[in-house]
Amino acid sequence: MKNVKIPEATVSRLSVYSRFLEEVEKQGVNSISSGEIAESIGGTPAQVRKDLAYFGEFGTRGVGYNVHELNEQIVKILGLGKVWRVILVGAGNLGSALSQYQGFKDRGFEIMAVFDNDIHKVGLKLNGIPIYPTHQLADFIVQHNVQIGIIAVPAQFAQDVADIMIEKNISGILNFAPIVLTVPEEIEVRNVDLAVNLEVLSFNIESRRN
Amino acid sequence: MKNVKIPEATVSRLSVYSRFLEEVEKQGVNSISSGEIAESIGGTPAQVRKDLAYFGEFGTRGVGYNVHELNEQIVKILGLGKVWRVILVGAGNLGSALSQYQGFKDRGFEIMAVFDNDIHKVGLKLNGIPIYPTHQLADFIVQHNVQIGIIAVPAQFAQDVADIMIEKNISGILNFAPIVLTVPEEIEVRNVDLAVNLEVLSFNIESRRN
DNA sequence: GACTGTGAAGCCATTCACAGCT
DNA sequence: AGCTGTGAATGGCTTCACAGTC
Repeated sequence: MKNVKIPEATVSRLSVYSRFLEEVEKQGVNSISSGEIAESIGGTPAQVRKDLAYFGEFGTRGVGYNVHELNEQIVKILGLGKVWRVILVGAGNLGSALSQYQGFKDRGFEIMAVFDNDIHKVGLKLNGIPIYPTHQLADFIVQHNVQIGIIAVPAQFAQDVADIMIEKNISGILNFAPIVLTVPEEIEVRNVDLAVNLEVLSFNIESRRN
Repeated sequence: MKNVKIPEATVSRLSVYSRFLEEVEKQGVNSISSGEIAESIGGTPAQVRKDLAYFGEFGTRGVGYNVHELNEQIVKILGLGKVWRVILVGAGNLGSALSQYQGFKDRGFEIMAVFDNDIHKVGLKLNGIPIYPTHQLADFIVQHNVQIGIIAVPAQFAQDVADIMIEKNISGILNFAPIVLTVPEEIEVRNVDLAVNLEVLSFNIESRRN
């Protein structure tokens, strides 16, 4: 692995490549070219090759890439060769949707517990995952050595939840609350902002009508 | 409005600025500087000014920006000064979460109907929004002049749903299915890929341990 | 003095074009 | 001949630095 900074866009695309490779592997395809990958995921062959070249030489000149081996490499690059210990805070509709999202489990993200303050939900299970009261969040993170926390609570509570995760030294946070979290540099945060996405869509549609 | 291409990152940030401005306006703040905005949303003052400068001169030198007026301008830029007619396909957990997401309604995105093939759901309401069978999707788009479609169905059905929307000339699609949709150029698409987000987080956490 | 607006510089990501391998 | 790997060129976004205005 070379020691240069990897563009974030490259990392996102690797994730897409990997999912695509798993699909074609199921279909029995053994070998694939950068052009074929590019066509399927909506990119250019040069970009596919550049993305992969950041991490090594995985292909064979004149031939292409071995589907299985390439995916294995990407999975390793993305840090997916193991189970990530994840917790989810917020058992509302969004939390419920996330808890049963097969795409997480398939890729090694195990949601171990859900936390919520609603006394009617505590003690129940959400898609087989136990729901605990939020005041047990801090202890749970420590005891189970949780690495990733997903925040799916209303905006006004999101920073409080994040603060608990920060205090207990979680490695990363996936935040669905429409708010900018204040988090120390050593903790990785990614925001999924649903409203922003619709608003960008709105802008793009409007600006089409030149 | 100047006739240069606007960076997508700028548009995303405008959406964030707008939400922030609404919040501080509620708190009775009248005037704000680029530095204050930057600090709250995690950016730099120069970037805030540059973003706004693409669209005009909204501030007063030596003073700053009027909170209310600036937000009004941003709302107009983003195309939010009206109601967008939206439909949602997929009444599972994710669809359910999206249908009750207050952030959409607050910003002028009205989900008029939900579509699903599950015969047990059809006829019911999801957070007050009626659920129709998917075979009525095409007609509904035409009759109600729907502008935006949200796809929240499993990956294997997503392209079929998109094809109906495309055929009926929808303006934009917000896609939650983890698949790259094939869509003609004139239709705006934005993808929200939950698995990709977690995988980028995974990569970033791993690459911290230099 | 404070803060905006903006050309210029710097930085980062994508695309090009071709050498190198099979 | 076909396709990868990669330095060089291009294009785009962000940061800098300062003139302009209140």
